[in-house]
Amino acid sequence: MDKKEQIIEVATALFAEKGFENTSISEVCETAKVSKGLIFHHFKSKNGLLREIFSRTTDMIKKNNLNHNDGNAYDTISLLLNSFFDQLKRDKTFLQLNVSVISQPTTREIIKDLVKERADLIFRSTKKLFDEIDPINATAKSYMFISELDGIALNYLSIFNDYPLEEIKSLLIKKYLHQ
Amino acid sequence: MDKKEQIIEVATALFAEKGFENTSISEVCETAKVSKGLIFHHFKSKNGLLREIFSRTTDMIKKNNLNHNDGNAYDTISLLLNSFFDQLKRDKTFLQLNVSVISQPTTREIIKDLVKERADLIFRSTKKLFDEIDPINATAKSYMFISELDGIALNYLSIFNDYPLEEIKSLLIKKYLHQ
Amino acid sequence: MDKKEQIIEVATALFAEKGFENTSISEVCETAKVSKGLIFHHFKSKNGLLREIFSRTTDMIKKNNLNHNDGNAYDTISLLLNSFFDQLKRDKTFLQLNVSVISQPTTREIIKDLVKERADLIFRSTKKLFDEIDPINATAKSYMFISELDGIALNYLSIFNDYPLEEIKSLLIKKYLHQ
Amino acid sequence: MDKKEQIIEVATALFAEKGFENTSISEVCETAKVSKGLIFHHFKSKNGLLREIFSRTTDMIKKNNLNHNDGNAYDTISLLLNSFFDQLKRDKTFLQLNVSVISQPTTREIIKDLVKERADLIFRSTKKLFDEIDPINATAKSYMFISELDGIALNYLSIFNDYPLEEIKSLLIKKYLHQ
DNA sequence: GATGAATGAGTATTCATTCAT
DNA sequence: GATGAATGAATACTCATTCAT
Repeated sequence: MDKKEQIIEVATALFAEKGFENTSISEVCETAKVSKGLIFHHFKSKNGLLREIFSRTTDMIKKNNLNHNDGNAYDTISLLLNSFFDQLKRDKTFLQLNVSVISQPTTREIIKDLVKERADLIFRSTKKLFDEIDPINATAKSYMFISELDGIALNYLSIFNDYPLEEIKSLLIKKYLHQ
Repeated sequence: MDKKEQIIEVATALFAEKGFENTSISEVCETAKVSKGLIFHHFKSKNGLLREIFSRTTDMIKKNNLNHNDGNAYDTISLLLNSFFDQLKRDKTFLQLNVSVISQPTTREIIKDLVKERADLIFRSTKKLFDEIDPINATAKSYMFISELDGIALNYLSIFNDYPLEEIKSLLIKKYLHQ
Repeated sequence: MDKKEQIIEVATALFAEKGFENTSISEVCETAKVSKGLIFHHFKSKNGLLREIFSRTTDMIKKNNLNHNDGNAYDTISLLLNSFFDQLKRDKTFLQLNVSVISQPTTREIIKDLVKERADLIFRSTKKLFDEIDPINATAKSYMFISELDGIALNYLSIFNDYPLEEIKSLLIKKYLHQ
Repeated sequence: MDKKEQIIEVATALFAEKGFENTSISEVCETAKVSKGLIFHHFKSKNGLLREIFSRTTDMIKKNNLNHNDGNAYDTISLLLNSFFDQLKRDKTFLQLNVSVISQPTTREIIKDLVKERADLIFRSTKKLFDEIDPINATAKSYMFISELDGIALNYLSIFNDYPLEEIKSLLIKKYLHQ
């Protein structure tokens, strides 16, 4: 019954489904069954709501994907790849929201600093893994690894209807785990 | 002096810079110095204008990137990689337009069929190359190759401010040309 | 000071005077001294506003014309004819609005169901009167009675400049009350 | 292949179906397969086109309904009633166009003079009939007769879905021919 | 915290009309 | 007679935001 959480939940779903720019505050209100005023009371502006959602997603990424500190690098990469491909199949629209918000100039501007924060976070924890495996070229390899995952997500979610996710996963596992 | 071309040129620039949804027809008119009516006379709707622009970009891709039929597969990949990284540095906002239009649900819906057409085109010509090199797993490898390029573009254009493009290029060249 | 009522009042007057299709929302706003948004906040669309107005008119007809349950049929018809001809002289433009809205295909479509509801209402209460007088052919006679009144309204309001309303009224009284 | 006639034919059908205000010149052009310029070449304006159509309808009424000069008054009324009810069933949308154009303030203004001309014409030829039958009250009776027919048309075309046209016709025949 | 009436600038789109060819 | 590119004013409608309650 926490109305603030309810707003965030509904807004996330709607932004994901229809895009940020094409979801009106009115629609969020009707779906979440709250008044217009309340949204501005809690988030100050529509942009504020987006920022809150984006921040929370970063928090979730932290919790889910970057906490595998215990095992060695190979085990961690293995876990990471598995959770990545799992989420890809599970949270399609939600991930699409992240891509679209980041790639569109206007929305990107709104969350600029949050994007940088998240990107740094992801880069650093990836770099740690590759440093452990082989310090030579670890920076470029880390960027390459992140790019590969993002590219896979983009192609799977927005471009191809028959993207062979399983085969791609095998390819990646072979590449990073069976050298 | 062809006003239709002028509209397309201006609209492409504005859509790229500010995003499709955040560019108003009025703005296109003022910049292109034509009347509002003329846009609808030529393109029927704002969506129609986007479709025309997207189509033309596909045509350009055809002409520029997929015409290297003469040499062997390795030469072609080499040319392709070079032209890809060149364009990435040159046409930043323009490529960003393509990513954002494809990844946002609303705009994606408008050009759904054109995305599929372009994706098929790119996949087929990539697959031809990989088939020539090694028919085993050529399909998955093709998808992987395309995903890598798209991921690089996405990371370079929208996520990292200090993306090491040259090192990534070297990595790719090593991977695909010096096996 | 109730702005919603104010909008309805102004819109009714303007629609009557210039026709629904030729009255712009802007004009209604300026005249009623409210913002554009408020009309859509209250009525959802220009069509919604028309429907509200049409509905209210039906309510008014109910109250004014169909409440003569007490006397016998002849008394009721007498009252009804008197109030009909009175209103015809008093509310010219307002009645014209009703005729024009009903007879034009586009506006008619908007209020289709409300027209049927009103027509049924008027028919049933007319039929009750004619049934009381003489059940033979009461249905056809009721339709004829209604048609006569509507035809008189149409001719008086929109066709003839010198329509002899008083003589017509005498003719009707003679026909229906002095048989 | 006379393009002017083709325009008139198409415009009449479209105006009847969708109303004058809701039919755009563009639509007339596309349907009639002529250019925009040609309509303005022939009719000077959209209003001019409406006037031409209205005029021609008056001409048609003259030819069809008012030429029964030969028989006596009763025969003429009989013919007139028959042709009226026939047309009512045949040319529904076309007659609706006439009612809607006359009853809506804006369109009425455009053809004001033509409406008067037609109304006078119809009144005079009706009056001639009633004068022949009984000069007392012939004026009011003529207006009443015209009002009855118009009211029947209005109710049949725009108000009731189950208007009993045949019974109404019988009622009228009994009233005017079997006194 | 919570409501919803009210605003006003902004949006895509329509449309009668003109005019050079 | 005939075309269709071009105009610009007008239209219904949207929407983030404010504010009194």
